[in-house]
Parts: sequence; C-alpha cells; structure tokens
Amino acid sequence: MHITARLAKETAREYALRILKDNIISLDLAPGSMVSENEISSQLGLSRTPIREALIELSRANIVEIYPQKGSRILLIDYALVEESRFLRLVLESAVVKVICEREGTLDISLLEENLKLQEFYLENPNPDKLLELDNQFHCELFNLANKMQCYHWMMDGMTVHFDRVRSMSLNTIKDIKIVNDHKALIAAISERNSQEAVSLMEKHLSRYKIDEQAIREKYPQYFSEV
Amino acid sequence: MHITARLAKETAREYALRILKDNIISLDLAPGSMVSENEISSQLGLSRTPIREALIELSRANIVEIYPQKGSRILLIDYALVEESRFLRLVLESAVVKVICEREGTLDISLLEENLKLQEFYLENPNPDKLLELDNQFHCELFNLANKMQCYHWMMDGMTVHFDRVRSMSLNTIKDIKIVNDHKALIAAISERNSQEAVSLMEKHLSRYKIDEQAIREKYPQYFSEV
DNA sequence: TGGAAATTCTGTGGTACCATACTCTCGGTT
DNA sequence: AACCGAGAGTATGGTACCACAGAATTTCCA
Repeated sequence: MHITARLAKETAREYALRILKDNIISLDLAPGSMVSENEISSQLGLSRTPIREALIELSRANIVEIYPQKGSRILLIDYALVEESRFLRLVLESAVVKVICEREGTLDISLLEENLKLQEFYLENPNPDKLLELDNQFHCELFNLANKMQCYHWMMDGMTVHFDRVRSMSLNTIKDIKIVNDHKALIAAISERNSQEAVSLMEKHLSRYKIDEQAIREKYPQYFSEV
Repeated sequence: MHITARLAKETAREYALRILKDNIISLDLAPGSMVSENEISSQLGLSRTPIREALIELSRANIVEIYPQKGSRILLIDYALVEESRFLRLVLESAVVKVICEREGTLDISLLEENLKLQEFYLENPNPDKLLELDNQFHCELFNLANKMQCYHWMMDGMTVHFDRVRSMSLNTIKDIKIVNDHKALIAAISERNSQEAVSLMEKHLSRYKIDEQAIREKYPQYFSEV
C-alpha cells in the first residue's frame, strides 16, 4: 500500500479514507483482495476505529464489503455498477448543464476556462493523474455554477471511486485528448447558452468512459466480477 | 426522544441510526437542537461508538452537523437543500420512468398495482405514516423496474430524511389524495409505455412536495434557517 | 489412516477510558 | 464596574481492550 503523509487539520478518519481511496483507485489495493483493519491501522500508525469508520463509509458506496467477524474485501469491479453510476452522472450532469444554460443573469465561467488551460498544459506535458484531478474539478465546477453543490457531494463523493478505478486501468493518452476537447466544446456551448447543444455534448462526453470495457476486461480479467 | 425496541439482527449502529432518523423525521429531535452522544447512548443503552458512527452518517447527508469538541446539532431545515434534493429526485426519477417505458421485453407492474391498492385502502382508513411508507416503497419499486436499485440507495438513503421531515410538518390529508391519484395515473402511463406522459406525470407529481413551503414556514418559523 | 470434535487463531462489533479542545464561570486586578 | 485569565466542566476524537463469531488447525478416537 502506498502511504503519504497526513495533512494538517486532517482527522485520522479523513486521512484513512483518503489513503484507502487513493490505493483503491491506483489498484494498489487490488479488487477482490482482503484487507484487515489491524494491518491498515498499523501501517498508518492509527488505531482501528478511524480505519473501521473509513471502511464503513466505503462499504456504503459499494467499494468495500464488510463481512462481520470475517474480514473486509475490496470489491471486484461490477460493471453493472459502473454503468449505473455512469447513468446517474449522465442524467444529473445533463440536467446541470441545462440549468446553467437557462440560468438568468451573468455567468462567470472563468474557473472553467482556467481549468481548461491547465488541462491543455498537462496534455502537452503528460501527467495522467493531474488530468484526472482536473477532470473531476471541471465537473465539480459545473455543479457549482448550477448551484447544485449539494447534489455533487451527495452522489459524486461516493461514486467517483468507481469511475476513477476503471479509468486508471485504461491507457488514457488518446482518450485524454478527446476529453479535453469535449470540455472545450462544452464551455463554448455554455457561454452561448446553447442548452440543447451542451446537453448533447455532455452525453457524448460521458459516453467516452464506456468504450474501454472490453479492452480492460481482457487485460485484468481477475478484477471483474461475473455477470 | 421516542425509542422503540431493537430489532433482531440489527447492529447497534443500525439501531441508533434508525431511532435517530425516526425522531428527526417526527421532529421529536427538533431542528436546531443540540444532541449529545452521551445522552443518546445512555437513552439507548449503548456505548458512544455506535451513536457516533450514526451521527457521522447523518452529517454526511447534512441532517446533522458535528462541531468537533463542541457538540452535534440537528440542522435547521434549509429549504435550498430540500429544493436540491427535489431537483435530484425529479431529474433521476424522470429518467427512471423513461427507462422503464422504453425497456424491451415484458414488464411486471404487479407490485406497483398491489402497492396502489394498499394506498387506496389507507386513504379510506386514514393512516398517514403508512401512506408515507407506501409512497417511498412505490418509488423504490420504480427504480427496481428500471434496474437502477443502486442509484436508489446511493441517493435516497441519505435524502429521504430531508423530504420526510418536511412532509411530516404539513397537513397531508388533501395532498395524500392527489399523490395516490398521481401514482395511479403513472401506472397507467407506464403500462401503455407512454414515456412522454409518464415523465410529465412524474414532474407534476414531485412538484406537489413544493407547494407547502410558505404554510410550513409560518407554522414552524423556528425550524427554518435563514435565506 | 480418515474423520469428527475441540481448540486456537483471527477478524469485526462494541465498551470503557484517555486526550484534547472549547466554553463558561468565577475571582482578582486595574 | 469592566476586563482578563485560570480552572472546572463537558464535548467529541482517538486508543486500548474485551466479546463474540467464524475459519483453520490440531488432536484424539475408531
């Protein structure tokens, strides 16, 4: 497991959650593998309670399953679940860009543009992790512009892990280019308040996350659950 | 606080969460009031840990706020939040009925019809609590028919409390009639696979939860946060 | 040698207690 | 009389330990 230092003002529980999420996304905690509260707690230099609470939260998002008195397992990738989370994102984010386009008053899209510039930079100076982070920030800012931050937190907090884990399995050089272009087109549509175009761009954009299923399945068959 | 017996097979944490939710919805734990882990734990005959974990979960859903080293508070009703949860439901459930209508193959709506019959029964023999429960079950079954149960759990688990708390403040005799009729019309549209009609019915249906804001605000001004 | 019972081991669920930080009160000083 | 600071009180955050259940291993008997 890859462990980074604890941040200032971060509670033990938040720290444990962050480290666990990072390692699940990076596949250092492999799908299907068992994890032990004791082992993690000694690795992080904490007691079991913060670990336990982090695992409870992950189990609510169906990332981890806790078998009482037996142990906890990093769940295999259930593609039906990934698809459901994509469905939820698609539906919700489409509605969000619609709200943005139809909102009255001025619209400050400078944060989106700034984010886009950084994406273009990390495309030329390749850094997939940064791109992933910027991608998530981009979508977060959309929710913010629509005044729907609570929706973002209610869902995305628990859901992005499913997404990011799959994404980190795919070779992403080619796709990243398309994603950045999608974002660019989306900003254009939003600034023109073209609601219909923006929604259709969002649908196309989020569908990109789907295509790799077959390739990933063949590359990491042991990480997928049946069905 | 109103306390019922602990169910079989229910962990202490689940028990604490259930009791807390029930009391928040029924307003026995008043919006704005402070709660103490110690007090609750002695009332429920548990130690602090399960209570603490239940409060952490409620704080994730913005029902409770935990002030470290100070205490925990049942949050006032933030109508912007209620509206956001309505937005989320609206967007998602509209998409869900669309999926149902456009699904291929046969469609087993017997559970919906059965649920509707019970709703009609409890309308004639008034029982608001039962109606609320049936209402939630009805919507849950819609997600089930669309094969989107995970979406249901991701959101609704944390969100319905916001809804139910507001709903329990409104006099609901008149509204219940309309709601049951809405459900009836929705079943009809679904069985005819009339996607457009079903979505528009769902929009009208969920908008009913909005109308009472002014009345409730006047009746319980101290339960609302500003803005 | 094979198999079942008993025991040990290991895991989470929950309890009791300590650490730490914030609040409020009370007393002394100016 | 007003204000500041020390200390008690009380809240959650975290630790250490016990309770209990399930799995694996060992032991004992046929």
